[in-house]
Amino acid sequence: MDHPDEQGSPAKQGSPDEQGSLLLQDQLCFALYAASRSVTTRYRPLLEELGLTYPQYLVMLALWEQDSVSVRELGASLQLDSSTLSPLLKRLEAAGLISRRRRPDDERSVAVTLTRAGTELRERARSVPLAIGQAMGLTPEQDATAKQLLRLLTAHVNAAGTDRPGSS
Amino acid sequence: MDHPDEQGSPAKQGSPDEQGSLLLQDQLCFALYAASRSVTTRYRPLLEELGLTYPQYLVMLALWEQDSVSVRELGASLQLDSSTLSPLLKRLEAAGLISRRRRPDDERSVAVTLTRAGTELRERARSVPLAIGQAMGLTPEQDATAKQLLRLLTAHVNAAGTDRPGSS
DNA sequence: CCCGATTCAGTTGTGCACGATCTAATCGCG
DNA sequence: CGCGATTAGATCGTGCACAACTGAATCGGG
Repeated sequence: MDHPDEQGSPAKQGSPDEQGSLLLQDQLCFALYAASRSVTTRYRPLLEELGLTYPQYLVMLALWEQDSVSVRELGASLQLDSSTLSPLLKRLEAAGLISRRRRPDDERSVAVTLTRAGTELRERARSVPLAIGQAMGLTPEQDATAKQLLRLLTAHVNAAGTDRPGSS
Repeated sequence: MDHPDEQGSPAKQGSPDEQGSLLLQDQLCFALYAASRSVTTRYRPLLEELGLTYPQYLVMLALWEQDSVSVRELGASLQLDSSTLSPLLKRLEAAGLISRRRRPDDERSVAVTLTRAGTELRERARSVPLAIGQAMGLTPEQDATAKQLLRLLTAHVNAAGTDRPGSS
């Protein structure tokens, strides 16, 4: 029976409170940064077969969930702003997966819509999450715990960064 | 707002339905990606006072831990390769924080060394991890759990990616 | 009806990431 | 000793991220 200890916990004695440490390996931020890059690298060959990059894949996930949304709504889902999304969407449009047109009722807004090819790509993408899940090798409980902690962390960090105006 | 089964399904084993889901919010990879960007964004204003970007800060952490290492060794610590580190180090050198010179005993290798300014910057950086730790708002237990899970995940993913299927 | 403020998407500039490729130095084996 | 293989670092091209800015469309108050 495997224990999640295979990386080994090399007895970090002497540092009960790592919060103020300047050691690279003590930093949660570095674990996060390294994990995120590892995962996107692992996705790369799978997504290459679909002609997508990793952020493009996330955009497609959002569109498969809800089609015909504005750039702004996409940005809210993915926590990205237009300066990242605009060129990305332009590439997806060039690839024939989406189309963009101004909303008749509000010309400021651009509706992002799946093309037939974009809709059909979903079937080919179905196997991707499972393959990644297996590569991650976490138990369902660990997976759920990780997601929960990451969401909690993100919520806290965003709340701290989005300094509430009006209350001091 | 209609958000489907987020944590409503108690059946975790037996039917890992979430593992094969294409819903954005079910994806651990997205939680990871969003958390990582949130954290670096939170770091930005703090590091700006030190004249560092987030990856530059990680390089400095590594150097404060062990000075005078090769580009390759830095890359091993940070899991970055020379195509990322070379320009980054060039900017740190231009900022006067490090110096680079070829090793006399092996002219292929470049020793990265802290300058006086680079060494002294450490004191100004001492308060950064604690400030971030507070913004993350995790208990020490949650922090430790998150680090453990992220390291485990990274190890698995890297092992799966490095895996050369020498089928014979 | 006009004008200032706001909203939305896009553009620009800087700095990562990373695959592919290059060059030079070093190693290894006959 | 010679020469192919390996290693270290740098360079190039593509594609994110994100701050700062532009410009058009819309809204709101007088």
